[in-house]
Amino acid sequence: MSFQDLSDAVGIRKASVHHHFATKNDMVASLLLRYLENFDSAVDRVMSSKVTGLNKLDRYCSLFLQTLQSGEQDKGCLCGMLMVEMASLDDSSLALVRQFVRGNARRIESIIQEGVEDRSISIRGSVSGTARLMLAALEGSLLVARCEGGPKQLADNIAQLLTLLKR
Amino acid sequence: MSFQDLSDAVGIRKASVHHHFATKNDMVASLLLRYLENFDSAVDRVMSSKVTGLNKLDRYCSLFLQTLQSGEQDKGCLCGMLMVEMASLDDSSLALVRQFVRGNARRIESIIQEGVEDRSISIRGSVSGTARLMLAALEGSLLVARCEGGPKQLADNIAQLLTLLKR
DNA sequence: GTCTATAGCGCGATAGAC
DNA sequence: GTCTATCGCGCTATAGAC
Repeated sequence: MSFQDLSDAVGIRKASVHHHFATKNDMVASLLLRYLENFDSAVDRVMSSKVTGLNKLDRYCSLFLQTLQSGEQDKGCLCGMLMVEMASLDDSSLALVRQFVRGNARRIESIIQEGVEDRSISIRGSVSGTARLMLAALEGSLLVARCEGGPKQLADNIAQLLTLLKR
Repeated sequence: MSFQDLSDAVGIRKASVHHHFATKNDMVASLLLRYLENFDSAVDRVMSSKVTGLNKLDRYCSLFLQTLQSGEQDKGCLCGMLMVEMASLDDSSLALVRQFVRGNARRIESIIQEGVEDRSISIRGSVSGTARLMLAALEGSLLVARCEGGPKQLADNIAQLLTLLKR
């Protein structure tokens, strides 16, 4: 994503984009902030639904599937993509990516905990370890599916992942 | 990775690099080819060891841990990194990345199958589905660990992953 | 096989008019 | 807030001498 890309997308000149985002990092950080807000509120909706923990986890996973299926071409998780370019990321953007990781790990943890309590989920090992693995598996599955297998592959991976946690 | 980077690394001028790799894609494809060869022979060594399937799987996972720990700074899986930049990859490089995915999925499948037969591994769902999830989880764990948690986090994720498959 | 030199491009960023 | 114009940089790639 370059200033030119955004310029083309919104129909104003490249230099005009700098009025809204002074530097590239401002642009990336703003994009990240919006991404995190949107994702967080989607997770909020999942977590406030009145279903079992396992079903919530399923819905949470579907957010990743929706990401891949939305837009005209294969879209990835913004944070997953930026993790690769970590070395060339500014501190503020890096902090937001880390916030995504920590925040989602914690929220998956809550969902799993719920599932353990309502007996829809049974885990091996710790709740937090399972949650962190879950997040990594989702990010990895999205990454791999984008280059081999597509949405169907991602859906299969999610189903397999949930199978491992089903009571 | 640019021609300049390689130039600096090997101590010849940037233009001279073009004598060895005519285009950028040649360079990336050659790098990929060598990476695949090295990784494949490392996997060969794992698969020919005389241990249980679960232990082989553990050793296979350690290859990813070694990747992260080798070199002076956090190194990722070359294929995992390139998956993000898929859109700007040439056909020949893309084919190699896909080959990595398919090949490793198949080899993990063999290991798991062995583990099922020697009763060191117990799976839920299909062997191939479990294998593909495993690969994605490893790629994702490496990706996430590089930006949050480091080698320890990756080791934890691997341990958790193996716990799910232990008999 | 390595070198100097340079072409050509896209990028991030700035200046200044409107 | 958008525009034109331009700077400076790093990149891929090529030409041609040694």
